Amino acid sequence: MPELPEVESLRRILAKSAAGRRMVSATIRDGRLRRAVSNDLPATVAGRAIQRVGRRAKYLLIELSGGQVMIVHLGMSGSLTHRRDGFDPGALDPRHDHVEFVLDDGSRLVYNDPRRFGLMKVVARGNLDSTEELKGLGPEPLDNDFNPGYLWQITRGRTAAIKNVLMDQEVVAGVGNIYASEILFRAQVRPTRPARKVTRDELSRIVEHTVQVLREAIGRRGTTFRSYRDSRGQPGRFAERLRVYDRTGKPCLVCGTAIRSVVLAQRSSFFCPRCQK
DNA sequence: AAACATTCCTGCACGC
DNA sequence: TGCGTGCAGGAATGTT
Repeated sequence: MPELPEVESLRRILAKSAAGRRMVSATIRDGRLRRAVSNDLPATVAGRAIQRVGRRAKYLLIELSGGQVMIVHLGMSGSLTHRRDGFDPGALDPRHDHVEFVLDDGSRLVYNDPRRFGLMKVVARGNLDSTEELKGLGPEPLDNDFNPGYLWQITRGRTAAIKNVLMDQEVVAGVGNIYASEILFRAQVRPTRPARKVTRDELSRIVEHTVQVLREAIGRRGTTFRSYRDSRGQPGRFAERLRVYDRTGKPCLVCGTAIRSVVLAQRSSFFCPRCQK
């Protein structure tokens, strides 16, 4: 899924395969994403070189020559694939190839998004941090400023379930539904616990396992739950490492107790009633 | 056919 | 009262 590990995997692949290339042209086939893709986008990016590929939270940042940055968000179901002759789009439906960029070596960068919850826009590099999508984001979970002291301070006085707080992009940027369940299982904290009641020790474990889970997921190029594909068209291999997500009724891999599910903020959440307090 | 990986917006409740 | 914040719910949409 397009949570942080998926976007980071995409960033790493594109940093190798697309950085240094020049965009020859861009075509918008269907620009009706969460917000419509600007009709100016093709003209803005045409002729510019891809200098670097960055990431902030779940946003991919394609840095272009001329001081422009193209921001790409994959929403629920988006993918960006780098295709050359012989590329097999696999499970991707060509009907949802909405935007296409042709690079100077003849390869193509194709944005595919069946549900069209994604986002694609170009901003000046100097305005990046103050742009609408990025300005309110909390610290990166893999940076040092996401630490137990910070999380302690943030959670005091908050009555919402700890899982919802962990998924709040203003608290920490990039943890989505699947990884939140996995992190809390490893930290042995129930997703339903009011954030203010989570102890210092538990918050330390949550930070520790956030880093561990995200690192491991990045190493396996993300999780494929249904249809996610990386930029080479391959599914992510973290799915086989999931310990609670989508395992309702199945035995806990630690203690054998049946995994339970509960809906929090309209998102399905999974936990072991014995291992998680 | 009910569920769903994403974010954004609204409106209510509460506290100062 | 008025303001800010926290929180829940709903919406956007197409696929399986």
